[in-house]
Amino acid sequence: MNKTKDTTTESNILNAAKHIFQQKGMMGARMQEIADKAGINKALLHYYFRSKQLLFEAVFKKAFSLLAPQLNEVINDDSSICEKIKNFSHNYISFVIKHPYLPNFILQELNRNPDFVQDLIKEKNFPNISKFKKQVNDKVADGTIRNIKAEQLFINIMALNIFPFVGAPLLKGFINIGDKEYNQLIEERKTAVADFIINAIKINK
Amino acid sequence: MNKTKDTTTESNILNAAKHIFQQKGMMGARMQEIADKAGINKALLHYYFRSKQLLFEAVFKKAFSLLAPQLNEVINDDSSICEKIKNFSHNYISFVIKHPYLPNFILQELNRNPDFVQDLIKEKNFPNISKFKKQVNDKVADGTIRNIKAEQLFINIMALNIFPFVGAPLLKGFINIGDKEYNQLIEERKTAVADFIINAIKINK
DNA sequence: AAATAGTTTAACCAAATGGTTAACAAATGT
DNA sequence: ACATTTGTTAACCATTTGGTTAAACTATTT
Repeated sequence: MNKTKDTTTESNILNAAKHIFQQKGMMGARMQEIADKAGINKALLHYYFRSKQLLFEAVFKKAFSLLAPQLNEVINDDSSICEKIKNFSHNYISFVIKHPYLPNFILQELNRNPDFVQDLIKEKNFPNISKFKKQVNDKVADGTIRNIKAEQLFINIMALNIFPFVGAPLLKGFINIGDKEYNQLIEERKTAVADFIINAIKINK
Repeated sequence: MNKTKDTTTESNILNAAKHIFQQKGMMGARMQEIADKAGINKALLHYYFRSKQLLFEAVFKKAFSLLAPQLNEVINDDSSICEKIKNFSHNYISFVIKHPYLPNFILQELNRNPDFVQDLIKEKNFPNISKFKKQVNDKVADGTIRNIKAEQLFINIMALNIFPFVGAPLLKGFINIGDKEYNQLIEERKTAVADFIINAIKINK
């Protein structure tokens, strides 16, 4: 169990950069601020990662690679659709509670530069939903679940799991509650989301 | 029918600024670029709106005021919960198809500066969900709909309607489709979202 | 037509920013 | 011990950026 937390300069930089980039985005981040947070000279950033762009890409890909395999794993195992929905929702929400900036960071930067998705697709472990799609189509055909396009169901699953994090400030305002109460709502969603989805697709016998 | 499209300098600036800010965010936007897009000198931006911050706030509040009343209206009218969900989903998705950058812009900037929500709440027409909340609680109590917290249902409605826009680049990658097919999916969601939600909450008789 | 107020511009400025250089220190190999 | 590579820093540089100024141009008023 290697818990040495990596105190090398390079991982110091990556950690500092992760914080700053996730909080302020690529455009809002300042190299000096990252250097300060890492406790090093600004020139050293360029020594390890030639440019801001390259440092950003390193941070972004690392962040993305934390989320993507998780989705891939659940969506491509051999369990039933209901199990997949339950597992994914629980795992994902638990994970993102510990990394609350992650979804917003990724969505923001992909919106800023949508072409970057093409790069990501090439990486191994990029999620592929074809198995899930077939599974849904089969279950719709044999009448186990309601008639729904696999793509729409997939979008719904992602929306219900991810949006509460990226929309947090807005939702807190609308619902008129503070951080503590909102976190409680999120906690409940670990199971509530799957229940909601399953109710939506299952056929009433 | 006043369709004069407002060709005053001030609204020229606001329009140009809207495009640039929505595409690049507050930090990514450059005053020079906004001036160029508006076809004027950069100094004129400061003549009309003292600073970048103030210009940004003007754009942001205008953008927000396009979305908020819409939500408020539907959520606070006298129709049934199902009607509200149908109306809101259809109206919202139709509207955002015409302004696809809007949701991402607002979410991104609220995440960058969450305290700004407090400002927005003070504005009149800021959405208030208390009526919706009572309505849901009543229907749960009398057994018309499944047991669900009004807040969770509200989050789900928002998530299913908004996320497909802010998550578009990512979802296109996951589903592995192009813009055209994705827009088709969004189009279907004008009705599919409400169906999904209603199935999720209605009791099977 | 002269004065006044409002609008627009070119030129400028100070600060911030990403990036570079050259010197210095610490490890590493021989 | 010495040389060479690797890691680190202070000082510097060119460019960009938000913002200012003073002059010019254009209504509007008197």
